[in-house]
Amino acid sequence: MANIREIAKLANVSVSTVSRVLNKHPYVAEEKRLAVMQAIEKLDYIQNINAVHLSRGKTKTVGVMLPYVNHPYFSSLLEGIGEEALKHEYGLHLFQTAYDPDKEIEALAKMKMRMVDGMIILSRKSSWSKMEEYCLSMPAVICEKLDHPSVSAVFIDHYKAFRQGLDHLLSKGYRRIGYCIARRTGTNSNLRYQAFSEGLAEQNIAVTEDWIFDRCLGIEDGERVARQLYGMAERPDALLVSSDQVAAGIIAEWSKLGLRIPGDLAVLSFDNHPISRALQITTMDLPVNEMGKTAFRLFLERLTSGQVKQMEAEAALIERKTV
Amino acid sequence: MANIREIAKLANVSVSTVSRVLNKHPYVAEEKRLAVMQAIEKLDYIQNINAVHLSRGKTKTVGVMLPYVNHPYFSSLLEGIGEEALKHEYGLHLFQTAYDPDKEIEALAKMKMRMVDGMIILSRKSSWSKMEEYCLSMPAVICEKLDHPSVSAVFIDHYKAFRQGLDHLLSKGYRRIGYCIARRTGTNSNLRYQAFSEGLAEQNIAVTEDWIFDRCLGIEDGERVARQLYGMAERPDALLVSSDQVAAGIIAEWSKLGLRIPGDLAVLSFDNHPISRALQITTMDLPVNEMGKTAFRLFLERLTSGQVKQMEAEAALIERKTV
DNA sequence: TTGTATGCGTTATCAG
DNA sequence: CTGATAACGCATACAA
Repeated sequence: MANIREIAKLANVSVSTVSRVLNKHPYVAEEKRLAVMQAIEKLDYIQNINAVHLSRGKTKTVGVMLPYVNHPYFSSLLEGIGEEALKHEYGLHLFQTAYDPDKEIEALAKMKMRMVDGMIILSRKSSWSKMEEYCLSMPAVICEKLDHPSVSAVFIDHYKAFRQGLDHLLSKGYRRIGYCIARRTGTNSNLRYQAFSEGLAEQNIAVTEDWIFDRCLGIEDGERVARQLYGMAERPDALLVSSDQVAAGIIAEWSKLGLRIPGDLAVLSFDNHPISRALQITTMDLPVNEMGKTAFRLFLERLTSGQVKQMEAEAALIERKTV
Repeated sequence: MANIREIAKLANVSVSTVSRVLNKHPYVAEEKRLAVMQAIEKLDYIQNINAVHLSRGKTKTVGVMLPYVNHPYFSSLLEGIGEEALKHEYGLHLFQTAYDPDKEIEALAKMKMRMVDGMIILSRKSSWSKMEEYCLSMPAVICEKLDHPSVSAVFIDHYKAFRQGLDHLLSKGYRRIGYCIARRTGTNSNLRYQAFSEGLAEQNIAVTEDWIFDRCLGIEDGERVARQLYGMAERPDALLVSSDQVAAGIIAEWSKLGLRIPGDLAVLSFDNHPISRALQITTMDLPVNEMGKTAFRLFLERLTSGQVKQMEAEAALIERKTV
């Protein structure tokens, strides 16, 4: 494997000159540039990027920490980040954690070894206190409402969004309301519970804990919920569902059971992914791809100008046929 | 930023000793090991992974080239690769290309700079002749039926799978058959066309080019196809659809138009993603997550023992209600 | 079991 | 415009 020194020798110039043509510096004689190019060609020279990283002290790479990639919410976010990163000639290093706190910390530790120039955290399970030291060691962007003076964030206000969904159900006359969510814990989950209970309280309605379903991630979880619901003596008349996928599962299974939507059960979900339009699901639009792009831009801004920003992305109700 | 030398000085040992404890070598006195650990603690030392990469000549990272991540087929594949990579303590560097040949070549070039120890190619647009030199420069795995003596592969035999789907439609009496596919070109697309035309030829049925729809990737494309179909004077009575997502879009739109499945149109798709079960779509199961895991294992095997393997993954018909 | 010296392949500074 | 040389931070062969 030829290196810069051999190129220099063959081209009869110094290594600095070779480095200069490699990096397209100005001020190098056309004649020498050509000689270098020829030597590169002749020796099949390929730059060793690891040496560049070491020498420069940066990698032009951003690390992305996320639980799963096989989920429309995360893959849309990731797609947005990827598009923007590519545009700015940044690489993408993936850290998939499956919400395992140990893996999360391992990922953060790897990144701290200068493997990346900064990080974007899509979702997490670990407590912020355990993560903080890592997030402060480099530019960090997080996709949740985290109010920290040196961590940028782009987020949906899930209190507001959930409340908006709930209020829509209430305005349509539904009173026996439950919801489906991915996890019990986590910033966003807490916010949603709060929105839910406060919204009901204002109407003097008590929360029915049995109508709160967790571990709802994909279509199959929706199917499970529908069957659970079916077996209940006291059923809700409406459900907020934190993901279109889950809503699709509920609706599919529900109609197999011979029940009607929204007659027997109204469903309002979140994401506005294509599946919700296909199935005519009333949903809250979440601009996820755009959030991904914003996340990358925030990272870049933080890296180059040091600026920290918190940006809220707006959710919007899309009325269709399930409420 | 403390480095190994400062640690050595503070701990009163040599840099080699520090390196040894860092790498958990045997044969280092417990006493010195402790001294080193303390120094590390005291100076907040973090290893610089880029220096390690340069020195070792490898990165414990695999590069994954793919067009999109926001698509169940690719994200499942990616998820499988990620799980297996994590298990073997390998990192994952993503190269998203959007099927742009220039970006594909750029990605391959980056990888060749020793950014990764090997690559896994999920799908591509570039011709093999343009990619070959890169794929031979390091262990490479490709997810298609590519018969090359030094490139490992894991693939569905799309000729066989498509043919199996087609034969099922034929056996059920359908004769006016069309299909939906992502792209016109590419190894897999060609294989499918071949399976399609040969399968029909055996029954003395001519191919109707108007019933072949390309650029079908997501639900929205399925909706588009359904509307196109609706406006046709001569309609097919059955459709092979290369992705469950697209099938879901077709079925959703089709029923909005007041037509029946399979009465007015039979649909047989591919993937067996959760959406197909929810909508009771007859589909060919493709073990995509498992293929991802296999892809990583093949990469590792190639890296450590030099072995090249071609592995076929089997598709299987899942009969439900749309045929 | 430990230390010395050298290599890994670039970039960057500074003098010319 | 060009070249010599010192970083960058770590791993490792070899000697002790």
